[in-house]
Amino acid sequence: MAATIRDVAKKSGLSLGTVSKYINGHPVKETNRLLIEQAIQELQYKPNNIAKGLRNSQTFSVAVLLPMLTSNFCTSMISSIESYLLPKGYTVIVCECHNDAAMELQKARFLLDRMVDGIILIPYDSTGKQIELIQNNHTPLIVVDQIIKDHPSDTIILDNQRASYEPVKKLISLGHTKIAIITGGIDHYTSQQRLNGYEKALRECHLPIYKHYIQCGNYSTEGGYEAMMKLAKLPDPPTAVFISNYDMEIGAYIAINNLNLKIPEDISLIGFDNLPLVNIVNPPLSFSEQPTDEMGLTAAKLLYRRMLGDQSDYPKTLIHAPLFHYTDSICSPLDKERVRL
Amino acid sequence: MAATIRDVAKKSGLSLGTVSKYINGHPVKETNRLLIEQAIQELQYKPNNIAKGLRNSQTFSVAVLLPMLTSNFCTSMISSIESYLLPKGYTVIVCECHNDAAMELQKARFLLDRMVDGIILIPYDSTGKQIELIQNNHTPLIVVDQIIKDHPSDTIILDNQRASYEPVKKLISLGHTKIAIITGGIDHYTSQQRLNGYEKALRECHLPIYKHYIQCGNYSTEGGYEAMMKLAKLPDPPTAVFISNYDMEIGAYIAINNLNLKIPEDISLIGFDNLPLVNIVNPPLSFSEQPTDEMGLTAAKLLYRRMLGDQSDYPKTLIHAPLFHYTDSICSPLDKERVRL
DNA sequence: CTGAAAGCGCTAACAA
DNA sequence: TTGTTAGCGCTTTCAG
Repeated sequence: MAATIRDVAKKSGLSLGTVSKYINGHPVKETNRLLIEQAIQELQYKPNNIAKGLRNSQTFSVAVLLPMLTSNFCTSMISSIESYLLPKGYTVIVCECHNDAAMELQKARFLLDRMVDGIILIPYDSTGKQIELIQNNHTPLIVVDQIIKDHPSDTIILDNQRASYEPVKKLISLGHTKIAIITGGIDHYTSQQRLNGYEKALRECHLPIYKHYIQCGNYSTEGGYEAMMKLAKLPDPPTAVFISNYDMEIGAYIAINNLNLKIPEDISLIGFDNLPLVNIVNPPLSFSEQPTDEMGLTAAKLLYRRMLGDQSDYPKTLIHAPLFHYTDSICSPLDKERVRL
Repeated sequence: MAATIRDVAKKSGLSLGTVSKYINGHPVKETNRLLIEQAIQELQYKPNNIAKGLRNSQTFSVAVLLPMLTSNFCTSMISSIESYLLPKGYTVIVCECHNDAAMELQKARFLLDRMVDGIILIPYDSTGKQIELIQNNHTPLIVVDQIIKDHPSDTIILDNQRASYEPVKKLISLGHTKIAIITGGIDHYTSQQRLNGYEKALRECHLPIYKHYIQCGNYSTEGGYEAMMKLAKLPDPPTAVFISNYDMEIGAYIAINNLNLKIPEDISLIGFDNLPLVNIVNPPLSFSEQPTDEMGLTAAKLLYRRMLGDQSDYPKTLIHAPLFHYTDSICSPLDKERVRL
């Protein structure tokens, strides 16, 4: 079938070893180099990765272990990792744990048995059992999206706190005092951080933090809808809302429409992530942007370095800055009074 | 490091070959079986897939080659394929061609060089070059979502024509005569089929087919928004619209809201796919449902059979039936007149 | 710089 | 049934 290194050796009149050396970048006499290159050309020789892997115990594959493929963050992550690593000869395996800690651990084990060369983990379980398992196996690991307590590792995250702190500050600077937040699950790392940023901003400005202005939308569209409904029906509804992810933002937007509220006159809105909805609606929505592609790329690059054996600065934590886009979806709450007069 | 089959042989006092046979399901004397099982247990032996692969030239990996990870159809596909194939020991590789035919071909070549055991293809290029390449290499292949002309292969598709035909019939039966459709790209297989179904339904009922009632939204949220805007601003706007995918449906829904039109009084709406939006809005939206999970599972099962060497009924085409959900997002156009009187 | 040879972990053909 | 042995395609000593 396919030509082997042996065929190349035969055709070029050299030995197996010499050809192998050439292929692996070791110096070879100029004339021989040409001979080998010609043979490879003629035979259409392609090195067999399986055999190579058996010798070097590597598989030229990396895995992305993640909670759910339905999340935009996860797919965007995979996409940039694949773009970077495939040209380097790596295959990207996707492994979904379906928001189940036991399955996450089991799949981590599976991947280690399959001897993947590296793992990029978007953790579900925050106790860090998966991390221990992988680290005990000495497989290069990059953790993305969360910091897992007591489990140091190379980590890529967003500055989640700033991602909400800045927008809330912005709302306050416009004169808002009744600012609500729609958060993800209370036990979720990013959700917590984004809530922290919200509270920090209010506290800094000596504004009270009201329980009823903090609604959990579980990072889902349905949850965002329900949360917005509750906020709007409060006796003293907020004049501005920050929403901690895109899915909830869609839900909240639909809720606002159904209630016939106007953005920004009735309610100022700042959401999360730069996805289709925010730009097509009128007015376009303000949002904090998580540079997911860049984060994926950073993760892939760091993993690549680790797989090559470069352990410098381990464990390294890279914190990406959010970007902010402010549009006519926010305005001073006074505007409304003016309109009414 | 990890125990090898050799260690198991030593520990159980048997030969390499015997242990190998046991592992591969060949008969072994009962007492020896116990010996081997115990040794495996004690040594925590796990077969090395790389070595196995080198012998059998297989990699225990399958690839999903697809246009874009941002499509819900694609991720849902991957998800069900992974669920079925991972427990069987296969790893699922994802490979994105970014809507680029040349890249699709190049990545197909990469996957073949990496000797994946099978490929599930959601085609981008409809000329079928990728298919030829893969078939010439004798790698098991399942094509999903499209039928590529002159390139017979195992194929899993939705009955796309029926997915639009039935809803349009339904609208006609309610009394609508001004029915529009928002389609994907004109050269796209599923888009074309769904358009066919629309036209067939109208034709059967002797209703005219108007060019201006057929708007292309390119399967994107933005496109759906624009298309709906155009339809609404027509001198004689449609009383009902069928939308051929979910992303465009979100866009169209936002457009309808921005125009202050009411569903279903001003416009009856039937969309596509069972995703969050359709159920949270008020009224919930009617839609054709593509059973993506089931299609993914069917694809994975068929691929598995092919990889095991079962070639029965090749090439097999499996056509999945759409499901229909009708809600209060549609009503008779007469209702509107009544309201106005 | 080159060639010969050993061996990565496993399977399969063959002989016993 | 079981054990022996020859490789799958490649890398890497080690002599030359």
